[in-house]
Amino acid sequence: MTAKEQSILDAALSLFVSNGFHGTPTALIAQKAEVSNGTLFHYHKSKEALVKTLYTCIVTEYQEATLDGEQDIESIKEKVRLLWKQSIDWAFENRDKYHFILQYKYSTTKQDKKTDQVGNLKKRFADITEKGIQQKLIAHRPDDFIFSMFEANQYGMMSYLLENPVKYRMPEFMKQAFTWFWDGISA
Amino acid sequence: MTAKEQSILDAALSLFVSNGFHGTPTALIAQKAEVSNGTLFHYHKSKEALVKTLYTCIVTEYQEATLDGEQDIESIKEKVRLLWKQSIDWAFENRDKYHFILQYKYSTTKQDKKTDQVGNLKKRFADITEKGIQQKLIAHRPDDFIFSMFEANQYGMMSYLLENPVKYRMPEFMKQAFTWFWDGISA
DNA sequence: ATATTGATCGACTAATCACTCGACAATAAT
DNA sequence: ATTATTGTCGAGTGATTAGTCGATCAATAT
Repeated sequence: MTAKEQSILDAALSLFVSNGFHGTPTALIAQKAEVSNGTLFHYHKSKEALVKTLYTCIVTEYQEATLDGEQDIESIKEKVRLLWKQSIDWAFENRDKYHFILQYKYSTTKQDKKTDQVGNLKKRFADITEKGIQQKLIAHRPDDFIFSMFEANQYGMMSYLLENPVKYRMPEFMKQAFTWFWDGISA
Repeated sequence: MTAKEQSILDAALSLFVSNGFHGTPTALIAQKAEVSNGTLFHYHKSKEALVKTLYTCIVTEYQEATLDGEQDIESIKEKVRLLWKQSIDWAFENRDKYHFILQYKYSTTKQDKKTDQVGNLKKRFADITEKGIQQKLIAHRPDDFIFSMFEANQYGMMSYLLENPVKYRMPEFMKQAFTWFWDGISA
């Protein structure tokens, strides 16, 4: 990806988060990215395509950050702890991107088959969950229910942490928060 | 509220949920509401104002539905159960409205001091939580953290139930889901 | 009866915006 | 050296749209 290409995505993210998709003219994105109007459309065939590309990039980054290093861990509980921690860390350190994901999720662009980009994380999580259930560590529940609760927990944690950022730096608080989550899904 | 006024709000909700705020021209709202363009602006001084009014109406309805009858119950646990159930029931039965709330929450209309309409429910919930903590029923945690977890749980439940609507009609599943939530916040 | 008020209409406008296009530059391929 | 390809520009355009305006109409008050 060229520097200009990246610069367009950066500008778009920042403007989308503060003004919304439709509140952000492509001309403004180009301007902020220090690129001409035409260049923007050289890289993205439409505004819609730009939004989608941005979403895909961000979700991919999120999933990689969340899954990073999971393979190196044996214990199911520690795997879950890692995913839980990393998903919150990423969202906390990349608020704009996290905000954008939610914004996109609940936006509705005409007849858009929101490609379920979350598939990868969901799949790996399901594997872990299943193994956990076999080992009688995790309660016997549908994979996707547990995954919903995982996402919900991140959602709630973020909503709280953004109001009380200081708590993020309190290991005891964070540790306890995970314990709650784990107790919730464990057998 | 006159019939036309209501009709405008209904049309707006339906169109917003399927096309987004900015994807919905005011002219289309007026058309669907079977009202002239001028009439729409007679009732709402701007599109922005219309969106805000709609949001306020919906959040108020949500809170009233969720809080309904809470005063008549003594037990803290049963109060929480009622709120938990009613908040999910309402969201499940009013998907468009629930979707709109999230859509609005993560939309960003320029320099908009998102008036924290949730205040009422949050306040009553905090009262209950506090009493629960005193009675050693609920774990000793900040009010707003528990409330975040309450909202997060609803978020997760909805995300799961919308994919698996049949589960909503299984009392055992729903009962267990509440138990999970309660175990999570109880002492 | 008359006046006042508010509801309703829909054509109109001024502005905005997504996207195009043709030109030019830089780089790569032959 | 010549051609092809790709990147870059920004002025221009056609379509869209939020919001206005002046005109009726209905209802109520005086």
